Amino acid sequence: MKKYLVDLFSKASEKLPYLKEIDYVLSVPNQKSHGDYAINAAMILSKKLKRNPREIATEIIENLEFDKAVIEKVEIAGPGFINFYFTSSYIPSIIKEILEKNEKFGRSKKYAGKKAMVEFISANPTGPLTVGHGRNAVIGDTVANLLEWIGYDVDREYYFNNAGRQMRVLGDSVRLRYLELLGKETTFPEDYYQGEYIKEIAAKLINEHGDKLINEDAEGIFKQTAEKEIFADIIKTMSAIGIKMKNFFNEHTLYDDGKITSLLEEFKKKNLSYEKEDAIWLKLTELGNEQDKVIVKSTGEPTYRLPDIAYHITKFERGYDLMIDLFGSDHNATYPDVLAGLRALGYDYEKVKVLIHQFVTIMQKGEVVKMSTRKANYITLDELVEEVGADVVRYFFNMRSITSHLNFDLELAKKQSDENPVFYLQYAHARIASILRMVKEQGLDSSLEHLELLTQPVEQDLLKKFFEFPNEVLLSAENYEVHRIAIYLEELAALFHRFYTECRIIGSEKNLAEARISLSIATQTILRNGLSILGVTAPERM
RNA sequence: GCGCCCAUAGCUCAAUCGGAUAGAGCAUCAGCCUUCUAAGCUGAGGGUUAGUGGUUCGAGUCCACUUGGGCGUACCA
Repeated sequence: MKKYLVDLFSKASEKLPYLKEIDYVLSVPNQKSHGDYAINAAMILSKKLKRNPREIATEIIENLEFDKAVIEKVEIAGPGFINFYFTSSYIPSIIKEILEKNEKFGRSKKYAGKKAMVEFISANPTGPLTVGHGRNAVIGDTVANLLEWIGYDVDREYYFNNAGRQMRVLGDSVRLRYLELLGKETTFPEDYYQGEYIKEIAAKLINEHGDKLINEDAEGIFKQTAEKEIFADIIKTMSAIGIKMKNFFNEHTLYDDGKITSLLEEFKKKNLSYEKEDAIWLKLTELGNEQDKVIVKSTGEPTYRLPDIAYHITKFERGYDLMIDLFGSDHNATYPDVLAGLRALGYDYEKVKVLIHQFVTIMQKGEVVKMSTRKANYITLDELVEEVGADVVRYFFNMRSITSHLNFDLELAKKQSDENPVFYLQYAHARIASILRMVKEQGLDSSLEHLELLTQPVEQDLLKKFFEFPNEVLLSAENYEVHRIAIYLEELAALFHRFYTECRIIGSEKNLAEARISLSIATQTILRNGLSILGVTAPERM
């Protein structure tokens, strides 16, 4: 429907050039009495042309060459909206398109040939993934799915750092637990990693090596084993919620390749850095940021900024047209430095899109749980998946705008898992599957012959909803708004449940029954496609 | 202090780049299964969109200020 109108208007703009000069919006009115689609062009033009909007609207309508078999009526309403009403015989034609495209319905080729990378999770291997990482993981994977749906060739990448102070402390934490388990006298510092998993790794080392390691230092086998074990755990957790990375990028390789050194020299050569108090500073103030920042400490070790910039350069070198970085809000101060660095070196930093999602607040027994890997005060993503299942976890993190703080009451999530909206969607899908099994036994089949019989209000509402799906996918993907899909699917499922209650298939006249079967299949197809974007399963039975 | 994000029904959240009468779920109340899955459907109650001012045909949405919250503001990542 929308496409039909867009074509109509672009044709009309040949005769009315002023239509080309404005960004009008075609939208579905939230009031049924305002038609199937409305356009605000006349109101926008009114200011520009200094004419009465209703008068302009009349002129526009006179120049629209529409087919009476498609559009039933056009009217001017309110302050100057033009409302379009489609014919009830045109609307069901969407079913043919859905059945034909099947699992491809909703996909587009708008960005075909472009390469995108989504970098997400990127947690250093110092402990298990927490619920906080879960939000990042799910959103990142879904954004990647969405980009694939609009034509991008997408890579998923995990960036990590297995060097530095954090990791030294990790290794030493394991070492101390190891000694402790062997009955040695030790004191375990408060700011070391307190989690149980450290003890498990230490126990594993005792199993394999007995007490032969008591004189090893923290940086060796302790750190390496810790990293290996923790990563294995992280990958297991990711796969439990259906996430598969194409690539794990180790920060350390940037040093080995000499990329850090050459970047440092380039900054120097371009006079973008200077030395002060034995450290090297980047002239960020000259690049428009608040203050200069250290890129190499007085100890000679780079800060995270240098490798981060070098890392992004590798993304450019790998030829991505779009680079998504997904961070939690605790990183919101770091990315402007990286972007400024890239800009200074002449990279098209607008290809880098930084998404910041707000935190997940965990409520337990009515209190906020402060999450900290160091203090072992966290709920792991694994525990969450075990409690409520992967589908609920994926849906939960996908159903809300990333800018909103997420309030997660654990008790409530467990208790109400049966009432979670994800079941509402899955139930609609399973219900259709069940209907299809049933009608088959009755010897009925789907048919496109008499779609014009779908005239009930709820049938028409459902059909109109179908039209919106491709555009909804496009908008969600271009704006990185995963939650729009969830909301759309809930509305679609609600319409189907209403249809199910009001209209029967078995027992209806044959032509009508077969048209309704087609309607059901089309609904099921969109539900399945939408759920697959969100990474949620579409069950045949519940 | 400064920067980013947020404030919408009792609770958790929506609201199509500024659109027409602000919507869902949960919770509460009242109904609907001898025929395709009741994890469903129908109806009711519930709102000064935190506050004040501004911009315009039109503001939950944009701007300014105020209040209240989250995250930052490192020679940690």
